[in-house]
Amino acid sequence: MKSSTEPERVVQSEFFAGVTERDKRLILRAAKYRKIDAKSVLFQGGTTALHLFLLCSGGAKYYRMTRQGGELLLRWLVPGDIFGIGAFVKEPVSYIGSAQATEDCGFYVWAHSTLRELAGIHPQISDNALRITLAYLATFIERHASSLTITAEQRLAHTLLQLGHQAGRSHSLGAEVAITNEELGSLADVSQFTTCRLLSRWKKQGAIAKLRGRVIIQSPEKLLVD
Amino acid sequence: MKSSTEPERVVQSEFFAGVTERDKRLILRAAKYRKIDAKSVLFQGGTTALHLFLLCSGGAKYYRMTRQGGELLLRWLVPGDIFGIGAFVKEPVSYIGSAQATEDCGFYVWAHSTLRELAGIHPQISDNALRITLAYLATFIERHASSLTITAEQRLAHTLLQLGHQAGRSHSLGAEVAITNEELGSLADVSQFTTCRLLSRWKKQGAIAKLRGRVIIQSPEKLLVD
DNA sequence: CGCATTGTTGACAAAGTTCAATTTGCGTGG
DNA sequence: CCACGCAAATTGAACTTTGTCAACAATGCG
Repeated sequence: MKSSTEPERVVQSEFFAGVTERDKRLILRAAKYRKIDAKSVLFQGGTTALHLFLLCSGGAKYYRMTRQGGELLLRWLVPGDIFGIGAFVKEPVSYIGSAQATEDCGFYVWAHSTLRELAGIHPQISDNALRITLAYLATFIERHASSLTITAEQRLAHTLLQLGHQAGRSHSLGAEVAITNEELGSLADVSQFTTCRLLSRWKKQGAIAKLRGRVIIQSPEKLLVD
Repeated sequence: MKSSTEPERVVQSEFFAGVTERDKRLILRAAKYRKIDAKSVLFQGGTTALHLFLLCSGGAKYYRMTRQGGELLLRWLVPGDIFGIGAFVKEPVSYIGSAQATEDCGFYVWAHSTLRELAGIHPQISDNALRITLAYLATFIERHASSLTITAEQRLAHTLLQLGHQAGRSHSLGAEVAITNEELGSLADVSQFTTCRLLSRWKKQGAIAKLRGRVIIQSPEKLLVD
């Protein structure tokens, strides 16, 4: 398990791929640094994307409301992730989803106009934005395909393992992920009830440990069923 | 129903949004024009994206193979659509899916290196590529959400109506879409059997007419159930 | 300590999928 | 031009994985 620190994840962000250290500093200096509390909403889906965000510390969820009032999680944001990519284009489009902090967060923000200037000077970041968006698209297509072809159990296991990699904090017993059953289930497209049942079984088998609002992955190999 | 001709759809492509007529011509001149027969495969998903395509005439499908050997349709490509957007980034990534002509096609192709030069000269097309990719992402997220929240019938109706708009050819009885039940079902995430049953019902109700390999939408309003 | 949030469990329902068997339509080649 | 053969469409019946609902328990924050 590669356990990089949060500041490391920021400078190693895909957003800065191929950018010199000097330019990174210039780009970051053009941003504003902000802190928000857990549960704060950064923006609502459907509103105009006027800002690009780079998460530095903490965690957030990217989600959409369903017609029935539930929330469908689109992505579990971790330090180094950018979101609000719609702010990159000349005529801003809408945010696709809403973003809400799941923990206290620190992040950089660029306003649309600032970003356009930067993109003119450092075309590489435009390139990176497109590459990241394509990766988001590929991830989502994979997720959709999974929901049609594999079982709830396989999906949940994959999702949990991936979260362990991305968002896992090192812990004496394994990788700890701060997420509720319901959120985890939503990310895997599994109901909270099925999620609960599967987690219980894995706990009984010693693969994971459960605390309220967090999962500790003890034996990842026990989750691989493929 | 806006029934634009195929050449119109090409020059009005989102890919050229905000580009002067003069520059459009320069960009198109840098491409090669190619023709292929129905059923030809343009590229396979997973291979390196070395070319960007702009469909001019005919039709194609963008799809992924599932582990079980079926094909999951990702998008029904129509004249004016670009695909192979991975060829836009500096270090090319993989095609997310495969593309296959469903009819005889004409299209423009740009090689990666050519495209990079053009993007340097006309930054607007990079911007357009990002905007289009974001739109693809939004569409896909919407589709995924639909598959979790609305019924097969509603999904199929939406998909069919949208296809009528995008890919509908004017016909004495209504808009004609050249697609099989199985393909239509795959686009809506509905099995071919359910698709067949729903289409039969709609036919009985006079909403559509069916021919082998094509659907004619006679009364779109009869499909709106919301 | 109290209360909201999160988690747990069982019984039940149902929308679609799957499978198998046919039928129909259409291009093609003799 | 007709007959052949494949691809597409049809239909019925049985099945099954998950989701839904309701009621309750436990956790931990303030």
